[in-house]
Amino acid sequence: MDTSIKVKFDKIDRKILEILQANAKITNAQLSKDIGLSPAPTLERVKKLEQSGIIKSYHAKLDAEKIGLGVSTFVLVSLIGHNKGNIDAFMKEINGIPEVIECHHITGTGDFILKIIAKDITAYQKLMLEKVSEIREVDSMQSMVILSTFKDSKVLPIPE
Amino acid sequence: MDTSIKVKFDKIDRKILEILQANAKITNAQLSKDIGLSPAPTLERVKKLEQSGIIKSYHAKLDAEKIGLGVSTFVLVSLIGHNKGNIDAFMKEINGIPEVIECHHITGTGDFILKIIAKDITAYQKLMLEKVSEIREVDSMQSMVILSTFKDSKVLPIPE
DNA sequence: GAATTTTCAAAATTTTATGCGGTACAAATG
DNA sequence: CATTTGTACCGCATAAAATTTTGAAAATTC
Repeated sequence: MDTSIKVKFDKIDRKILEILQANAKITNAQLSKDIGLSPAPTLERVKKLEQSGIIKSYHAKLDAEKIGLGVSTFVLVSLIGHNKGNIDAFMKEINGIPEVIECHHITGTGDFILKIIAKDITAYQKLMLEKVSEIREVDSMQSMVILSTFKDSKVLPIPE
Repeated sequence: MDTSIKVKFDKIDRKILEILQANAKITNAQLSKDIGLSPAPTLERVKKLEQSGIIKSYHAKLDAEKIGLGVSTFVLVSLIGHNKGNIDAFMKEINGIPEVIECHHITGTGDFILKIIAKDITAYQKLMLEKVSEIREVDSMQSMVILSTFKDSKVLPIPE
């Protein structure tokens, strides 16, 4: 299974991708002006980028504070075993917890790093005690509370 | 300065936010059906959510592999000093590196955690040696390479 | 309980997306 | 070297969607 299917795209496509990453709500007319094409071929290119899977989806970014989410953390998690069964079981549990918004398998001392978001410290503690540490496969955890976020870019640096 | 400006929103607004986080490209007509209102008040609510800053922006999510970005990492960074001047200088440098897509100030042993994305290990190494570790304020760094990502949700769990 | 404000729906208008020839250019072929 | 073939583009026509307007209903306030 090749998960790194490279799809060809040129300079114009790259520009489209940069613009849509930064602002998905731009109209096709404006986008076409920005890249120097007429609307028809512009739209065609966007559709192709969507169909090829280069563009996976479109999302609204919310202000976490304003919707009452005051606590964000990274959590390093070690599992009791590293076999596939354990990892699958862990993943399944994690997928059921909406407060865990990211879960990555990583190298190094910990096995996984999670990004978690909660209302406040109380809610976070409750979540950790009652949900995360209850997962059978979890051995140890180490929390890093985010004090402030200086950069949270939704724009990936597209290589040449 | 109050960074946690709470803005009122009801159950319908919450539903709108959930839908737009998962799929920003939904038409207003479809959104209005999903939430059980007619198009006009639906659009009005969305505009209000945008103006109040609850919805900050809209972004296209790309497939990192397909655009040739094969290596993602988290990096724990310790600074040589923790005074404001140092932190500001560090932030300024970080903002100029597009491969650093996230930068958070955190509690714990490290001072900062970065999320970095690069073409491959070679490009990553070059980036770290020539850009990140060259920043004067950086003391030590610890990289955690992402082997695979199991969850990367763009939907925040909105509290009651 | 009357007045005010807010929320909503329906219809009209404006804006935007989309599909359709037709053309120019480039690479491949005879 | 001419011809073919294919691709990418443009401009226009049409369809779809967003947005505004108007006025009614519901909730809130006094």
